[in-house]
Amino acid sequence: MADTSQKVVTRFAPSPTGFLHIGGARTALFNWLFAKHHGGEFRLRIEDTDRKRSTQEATQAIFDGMEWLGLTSDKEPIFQYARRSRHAEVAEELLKSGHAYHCYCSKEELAEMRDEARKNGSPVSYNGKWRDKSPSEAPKDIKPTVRFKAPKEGQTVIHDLVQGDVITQNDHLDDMILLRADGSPTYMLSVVIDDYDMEISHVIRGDDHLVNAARQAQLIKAIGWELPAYAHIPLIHGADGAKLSKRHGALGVDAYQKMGYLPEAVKNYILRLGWSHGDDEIISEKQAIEWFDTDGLGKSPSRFDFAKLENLNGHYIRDVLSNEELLKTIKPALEKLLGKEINPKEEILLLSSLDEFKTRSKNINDLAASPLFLFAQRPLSIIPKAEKLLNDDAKIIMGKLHNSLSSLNNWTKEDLEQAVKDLSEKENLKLGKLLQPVRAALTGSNVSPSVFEIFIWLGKQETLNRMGDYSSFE
RNA sequence: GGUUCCUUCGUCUAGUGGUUAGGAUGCAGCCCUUUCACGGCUGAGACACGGGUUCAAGUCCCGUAGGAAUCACCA
Repeated sequence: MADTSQKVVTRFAPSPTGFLHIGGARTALFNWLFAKHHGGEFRLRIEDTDRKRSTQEATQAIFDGMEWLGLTSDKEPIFQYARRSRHAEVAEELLKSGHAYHCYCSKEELAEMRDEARKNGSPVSYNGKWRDKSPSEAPKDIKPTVRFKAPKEGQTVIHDLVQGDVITQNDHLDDMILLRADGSPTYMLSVVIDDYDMEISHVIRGDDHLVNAARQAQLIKAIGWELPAYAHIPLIHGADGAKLSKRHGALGVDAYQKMGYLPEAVKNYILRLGWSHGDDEIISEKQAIEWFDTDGLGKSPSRFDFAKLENLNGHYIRDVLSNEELLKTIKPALEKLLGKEINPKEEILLLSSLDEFKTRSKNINDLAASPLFLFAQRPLSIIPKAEKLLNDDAKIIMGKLHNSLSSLNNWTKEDLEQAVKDLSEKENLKLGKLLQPVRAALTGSNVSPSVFEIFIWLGKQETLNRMGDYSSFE
């Protein structure tokens, strides 16, 4: 259980070098839920200190993704690059207090050290060449980097809320660069300072940062600050168990939106990847806030499974969202397919027919397309599978049904059912045999909601017209 | 290669020394039924392996194997 006697402040700190992928979305969700659960604050920080790789588009994609998921920052987002002078200032202090030093090694020299270290199985790649040299030996024509003078003895322990105590021997960690030769701060320095200045109490992030946590802890101790609490969550892998890549599942959240997944379903799905609350599967946001804590976090990595996401999406479509909400989300797509705006009369029809369509759709793109036949112009085009249903015999029978229905005074479900039943008995035909061709004529497909519902939705005139288009009259 | 982490049905997971190892999803079958869904029921399916500790181990310890992360003047 996390210690939350202090005010809880969490953050999500992505670097704007690409879209907001599903792993990042989960990290953001966990931080957000943890803060909400403890009545604390959730903040967003854009780690854009790498000027070469950071882009405005990526920053916008992150904002958009967060908004789509409903994960809002409680304060204005922080841009790390804007705080670079503060970072440099702390590095200067470290230099003064003897916790940091100038290093004049060239990149080539460093690469050599790495190769050497790897060959010898040495745990550190930088050998500390400039660690104890006196400033008088410094070359005049080279701009130095500033390195952290890391402790050489003892060990650093991270009391991780997920992983337990993670012990790192200090002599396994080399002296990391704090300030680049151009004076810009590196990630290791920036995170530590920003987390402190933002008063972050709990750092929940991917366990790819677990090794970094030890280095950051050393730095924090050298500066003389308190450590935040850490929770390093296992990564999400692709369906084949390998690290998520663009080929399998590492899509931006916008891709999930385009595929027709609801943010509610995506959130519910990723919540259950690496976190659990007993056997609970379907968890509303309200419930998630109430239940979420670090003790429900698992230690093993998980794989992304579209089948389960799809199932959850279907659940949110048919059992959670109201028809009004559903119509609102499918409206843009539907109008685009229709090539026109939906009028109020059509809206009423959609609202009442959505109950039938929503049990048949796993994503909102399918849902948007499913009522299209209601608005189709005659004569309907028929898909091949339905075409087979409209053989000569079927057309004759449909002609008979057409005659019988056209004489109906009341266009109600009861009367329609009675009329269909009467004809099926008279002709000694199974209901399916009689109705499948009708379905084809009315919808152009072999699959649809109940034809009796469709009779009502279409109304008498349109029903008879559509049937008539594919009937033979004797 | 060094370091660190992980390992329960295909997948997500429950499980904290004594359970017929539970749920979800997916899969198969049956029922419902005018098609397809939805819904209901049934079924197959897991403690990576080897040693310990213990009366008793999925649960604790040690190995082995497999997987992952990381080792940048990236974050």
